Amino acid sequence: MPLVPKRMGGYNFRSENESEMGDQAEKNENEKMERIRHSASHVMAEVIQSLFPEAKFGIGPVIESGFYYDFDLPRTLTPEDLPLIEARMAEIIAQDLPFTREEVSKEEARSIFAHQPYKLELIDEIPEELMSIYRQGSFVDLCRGPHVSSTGEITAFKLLSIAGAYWRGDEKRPMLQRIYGVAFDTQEELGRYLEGLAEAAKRDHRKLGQELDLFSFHEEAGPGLVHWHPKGATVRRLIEDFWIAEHLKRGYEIVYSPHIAKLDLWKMSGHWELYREHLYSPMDVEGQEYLIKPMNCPAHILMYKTRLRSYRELPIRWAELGTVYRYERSGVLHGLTRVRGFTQDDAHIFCRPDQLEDEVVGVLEFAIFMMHTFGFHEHEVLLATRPERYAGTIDIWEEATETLERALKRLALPYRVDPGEGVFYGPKIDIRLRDALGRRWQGPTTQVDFNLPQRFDVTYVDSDGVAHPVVMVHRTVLGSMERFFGCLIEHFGGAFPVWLAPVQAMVIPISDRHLDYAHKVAAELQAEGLRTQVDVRPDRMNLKIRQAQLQKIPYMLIVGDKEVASAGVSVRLRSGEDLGSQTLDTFKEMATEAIAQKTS
RNA sequence: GCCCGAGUGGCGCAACGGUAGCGCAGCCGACUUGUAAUCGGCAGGGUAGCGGUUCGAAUCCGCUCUCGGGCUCCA
Repeated sequence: MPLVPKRMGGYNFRSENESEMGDQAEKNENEKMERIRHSASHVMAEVIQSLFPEAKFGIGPVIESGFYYDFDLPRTLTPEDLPLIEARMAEIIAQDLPFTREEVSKEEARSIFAHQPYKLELIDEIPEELMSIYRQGSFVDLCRGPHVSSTGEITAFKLLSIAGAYWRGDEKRPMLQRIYGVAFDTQEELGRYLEGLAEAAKRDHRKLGQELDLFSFHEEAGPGLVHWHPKGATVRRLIEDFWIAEHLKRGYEIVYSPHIAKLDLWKMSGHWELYREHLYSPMDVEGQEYLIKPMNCPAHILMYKTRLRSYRELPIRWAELGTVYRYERSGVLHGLTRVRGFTQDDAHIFCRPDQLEDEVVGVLEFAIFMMHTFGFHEHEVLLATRPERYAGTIDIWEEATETLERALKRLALPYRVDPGEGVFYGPKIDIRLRDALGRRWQGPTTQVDFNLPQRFDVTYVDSDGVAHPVVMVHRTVLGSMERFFGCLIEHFGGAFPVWLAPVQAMVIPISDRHLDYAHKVAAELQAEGLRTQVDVRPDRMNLKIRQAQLQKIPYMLIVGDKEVASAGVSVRLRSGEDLGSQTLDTFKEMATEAIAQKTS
């Protein structure tokens, strides 16, 4: 279940006035920005045309915060080209050239773009006979518009990066060179956006993972395989303990399943056929082919089928922190958010059709509870409906989709329909989070499955004594431990709330003669379950504070002569706030309260 | 997988055809300090790997691996 930040340029840092704007004002503002961005893209294309008269043009649309344009060029661009292109764009903007719109027939368009194969392809796909073109300066482009009235209205822009991109996103077609840029109404907004990028870079979980000693990857072990260091593992264990406890509260049972299974099982499930590109090659075990598991569901189904199941025992909710391995193409791996081995916080619910709605409601409530607990307070909900390729009948799809909608309505959850975005085996509800920087991540998902129950003949005996197909729901409330951890690191910028902090308190003795007392304090706190360490190095207090601060340890407990005398600690928070000396009991109370409340 | 860029001591960087340097961390020593870096010393790599060009290669070329930004895909 995806939990990936939107692409570059997709970072959507909230502008200060965003929440105060009315809907209409916001809409106008968005339209204006789109015009500016789209126009900037045309100006960039004009520069490219002047630099490379033989350039072939792809498309140059608006994206979140900016724009891009795809070009087929005689040579590859380098990052050094960007400032030059920017400078030329600035010249065109300074000339304040008007954008003019014309309507032309298909035939005229074909002759205007006679040497532009990509444009010709687009023209051929436009159903209408008339289409619009826009000109500015020496540049003309096939374009629906709208644009700003003249180039001078493009006030603040910056080119960010160059990337390869297949024509129409199809890897069988030529790869074009794409330039990404951002544009805003004012320099201030552009500045704020760039600051946002810098802030995001500081919070990058890959960087923090190294600085905070949380996890690593190894060339020797292979890409996309996470090694959890003690501190990262501590956070993970705390999340998992909490996860298990909350599942038990909600009537789930915890199961475990093996990491490999015979190839035949994966043929039976359909994964071998439909999911092949993500599977690792079979391994030979005494002449039998085995596969390392990409999913947990078949195992849960086998366990379900060990005996007849009565309608009375449904719903059955089986949860597993199941580690799976999926082949991902080397180019798509990304830190913790896209890996080749990961642990899903998986669960499968087997229920009767009449129970589906309640189960979905339960899952959604659970998912939202988890998100809130981990500090994510904004989310959007998407209902993904039947795709082109699907299992089952249209009737079951409609019924299930309606059930999902009823569940959403019962919870009064605002949602959007995402047409055709369901999985082939059933409709689903995805929840997207917004993190501390306003970036959207894909979070929990709930999927109805018509395929597996049928393939494995998963049934229950109803009150009529007859076997009926069970309804199966796959769901996660976090996604995967790896991806969720990555998201969490970025959300908190590494400063985990106290209950999750790998080290909760660092005792800092001012001089060596305070060491004994420091150890006594630490022992007492450890006895209370607080993860406490003593910085015993013969270094200055200031250095120890600095390092504890950089490690984002919630509490720094400075102990010197005063504290020894008063049996207390001087508490400094990672915010920089100095709470001064207090008794150890007072501190313990404060810390246990923060842990219980799961606050920072 | 594809396009572009990059791999230099544990980490962050410099040297960019002419004996690989700096800071942090580490080790040793001195200092024993009141809320974000005490001082001094020592040690540590032959430049991701393999092959080539050259009198000479971190520097140029080729292949491989890994990482970054994208395309595509996804938990």
